[in-house]
Amino acid sequence: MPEIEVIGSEDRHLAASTILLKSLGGKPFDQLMRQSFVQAYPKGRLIFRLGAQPEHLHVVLRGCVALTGHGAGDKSTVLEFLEPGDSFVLAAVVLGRPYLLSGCAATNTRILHIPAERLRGLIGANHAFALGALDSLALQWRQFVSQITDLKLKSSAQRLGAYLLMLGKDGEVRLPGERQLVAARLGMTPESLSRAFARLKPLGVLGRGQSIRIQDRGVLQSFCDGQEAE
Amino acid sequence: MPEIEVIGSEDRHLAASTILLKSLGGKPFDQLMRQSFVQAYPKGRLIFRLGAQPEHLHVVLRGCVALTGHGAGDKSTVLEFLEPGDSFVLAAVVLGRPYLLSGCAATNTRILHIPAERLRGLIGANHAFALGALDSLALQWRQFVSQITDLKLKSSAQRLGAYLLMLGKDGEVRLPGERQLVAARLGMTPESLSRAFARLKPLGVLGRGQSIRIQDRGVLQSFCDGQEAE
DNA sequence: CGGTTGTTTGAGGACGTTCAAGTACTGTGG
DNA sequence: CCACAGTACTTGAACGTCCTCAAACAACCG
Repeated sequence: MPEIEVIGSEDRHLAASTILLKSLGGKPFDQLMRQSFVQAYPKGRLIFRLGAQPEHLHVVLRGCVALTGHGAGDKSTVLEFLEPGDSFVLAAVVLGRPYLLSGCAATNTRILHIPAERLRGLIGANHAFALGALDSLALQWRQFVSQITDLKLKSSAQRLGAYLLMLGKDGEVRLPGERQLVAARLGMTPESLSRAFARLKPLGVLGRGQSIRIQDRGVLQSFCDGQEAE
Repeated sequence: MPEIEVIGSEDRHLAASTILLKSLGGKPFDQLMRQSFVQAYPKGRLIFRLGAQPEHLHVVLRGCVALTGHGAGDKSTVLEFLEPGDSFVLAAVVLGRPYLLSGCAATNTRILHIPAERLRGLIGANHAFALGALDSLALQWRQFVSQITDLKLKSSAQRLGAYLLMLGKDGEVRLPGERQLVAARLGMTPESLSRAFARLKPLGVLGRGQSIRIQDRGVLQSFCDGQEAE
């Protein structure tokens, strides 16, 4: 079982800089932290399960979490990776409805757990905080919009390219998780992801494992947006 | 050009019952309505364009609007249909960022236009209203989650079935728009949609044109969730 | 009534999956 | 440090689903 840990000062700093929580002043923030706790999950461990009633809002402090959806049979997929500073299941907490997704540790992680009841109360009581929640949700909303249009309109290689461009600050990109999980995030099998990487190699997408290098963003961009240049 | 119309009492009632606006008290609501206007768009007319800065928040009063995304070349798709009572582009208005989507009248429509500036101000000033906006966005967030999992995990026929089940109160379902648009919403071509309907016919999905009848929801449900029963 | 548009049906092909095998990692215990 | 097992990733071949293209059919609107 994952152990419960104390909230370190590093944790506090990260949490305080979150889109969601930074709108909260010093005092209510401190109070909320006193009611919260940190838990570590090893890679692969389930954090919360689809269908369950939300008891906590989660904030990633370290590592990476995969939001996973389930379908027919034992099939499952990844909706999004969450990195340090991201909060999740906000929609379920706000509405007080069961999760539509599961959360799974994509790497070893430290997760901040904020009691859902407290959080709902705070949203109702603190206007600034409600606005923070609104921003946080609106940003995720837009991410999903991009993902849906990519799924419907782009080929597998184009989706991969667009995803790498989204991740990368400059030329150097780090995949958030293992390739199977990235494949699921992009709506394809690991085999197809491998072939998509192969098709992108001539366009200057190099590297192995988790770290990828994009030689020319412009070339890749035009491949993903425009016609498929051979 | 679409003509500007007065806000009738019927319009007011519908707007007041919206998830977004019902949290607004009588007085601020009246004031907001005085600053808003109604515009009619004929079928096919563009309501707002991707990339533009949001000037209004829209609420569907009559007819149906398709949120459309654009991709490589001249390709485009439908993210969601919006029916009377639905508001849209809330995320763009909240964040003050350009639209990620276009809006297109799927039928003849009447749309309420609320100035974005006013609305942003109201969200900042009125706590209850901010909560309404949060709920509205959280609901759409969950819709998108379902759509993404369906796109990644279900076959075309299963997606159609799940969509029909989502639309339908009881046995009788009305498609929100023409079949090409429904096909785009489901992430397939009109030809594939036609074939998907053909594959669902043995399962008790009957009807022509816009109105569909589902004989047995249970049968259809198990087809969409579980293994593909022939 | 003809013209336009939307829907269906058919044949062929492309993309992605599945299944299977082979290769490269990662971590563990000797 | 190396051998080894277990896992992840790649590569290949066959298959299936969905798309594309083309034509026939139906519906709508002047």
